[in-house]
Amino acid sequence: MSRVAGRRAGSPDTRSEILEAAKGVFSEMGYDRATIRAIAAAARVDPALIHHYFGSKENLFAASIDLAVIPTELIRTVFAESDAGDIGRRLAEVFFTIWEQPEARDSLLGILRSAMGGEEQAVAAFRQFITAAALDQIAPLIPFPDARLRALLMASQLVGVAMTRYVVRLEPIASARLEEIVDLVAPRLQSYLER
Amino acid sequence: MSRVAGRRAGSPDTRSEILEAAKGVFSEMGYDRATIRAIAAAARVDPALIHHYFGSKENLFAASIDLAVIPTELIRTVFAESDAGDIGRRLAEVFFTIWEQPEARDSLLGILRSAMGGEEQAVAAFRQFITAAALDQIAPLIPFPDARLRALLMASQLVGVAMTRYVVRLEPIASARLEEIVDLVAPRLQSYLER
DNA sequence: CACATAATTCAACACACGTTGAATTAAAGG
DNA sequence: CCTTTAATTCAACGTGTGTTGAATTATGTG
Repeated sequence: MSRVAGRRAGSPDTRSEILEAAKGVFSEMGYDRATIRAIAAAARVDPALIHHYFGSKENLFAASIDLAVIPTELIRTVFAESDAGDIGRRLAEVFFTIWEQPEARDSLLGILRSAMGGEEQAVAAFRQFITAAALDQIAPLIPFPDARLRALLMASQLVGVAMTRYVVRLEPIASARLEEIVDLVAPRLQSYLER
Repeated sequence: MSRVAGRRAGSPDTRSEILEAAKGVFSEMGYDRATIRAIAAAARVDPALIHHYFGSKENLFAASIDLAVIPTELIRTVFAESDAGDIGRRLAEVFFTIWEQPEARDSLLGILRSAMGGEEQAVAAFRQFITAAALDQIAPLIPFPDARLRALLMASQLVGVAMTRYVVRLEPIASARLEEIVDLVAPRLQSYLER
């Protein structure tokens, strides 16, 4: 609003700016509370332009989160270069390293927040992320008949920390140094693999 | 709707029926997606009656979740009658026992779902619950300088399991027998207290 | 039994939302 | 330089939302 109608001068990548604004707003507010109008305002663009590029709010959300599904590959390489006694630590390091990157954090926060709210795509993305990471990668390494359950409990510990640290921002866990958290969590993850 | 206007015959406790319906709908949909009209329909009542009793959606939500803040007392008694080596197990048992009770589960699900969505009261309730349980009750029992951080990581593990089991319903964790989960989680909680 | 009061529904308002189609301006292509 | 095409805004629609005030019926009280 408040800019003259018609095409803008130069060749700005407005589509990308909208996407970035969307990731920010979705991560802060979750799918339901995030409005197209708020995203448009953040991108300093008319709401109608968002529909011109993305067609619908659902589509925009899908585009905002699909970058976050990359880590599967990352996790695989991590396991390739780790010896068995070190997996708990490596896993924690990789998980939190991803979360500390601002761009990835926005996508992941958006997924977490919206999945809890019941947004279909977010639930699907969450399931897929956990399945690909925990069940496909970790469970095969666990020498117990309840391997899948153990792998999910490991994932639950990590997701739980992400919730308290990044979503609800509970102190002192929100401001703790990352290494401190990794040092404490890693042995518990590792123990799921061993006893 | 579709019932004749005016006061109903007999003396039904409609206020309570509305509250129960509200807890159900809030727990399934979260604060944002739960509409006054849906709650009214579930209670077979006109939407206006909800405002007559509760004044606003915010108030109704507050009334729907404040029953869940009782467990603080429960946790305290549990610790009183446990010896130090058993706290991890007792804690896990109490936590999941509460969650398995349908009435409590509705309130807790509503809080969890809505807190992730950013609903103020839900975030506050979540904070208060964790603070009262983890920080006030558990942290004093931990003989390490980072006691508060450790207590929150214990809570994070439990919350993480609640999310995967009750909110996202991820298999095989959603259908696992409770004892199986407790058997696996308890030792990891306990280890936060000891090493 | 009359009257106040509480419970309940009805109809409607104001608002915010996602979405749409037309109008306007700039860039691209020949 | 002229025409097509893409980018952008404007104004509006339809829908669902929380909320409100008046109307209607039963209960309770003197």
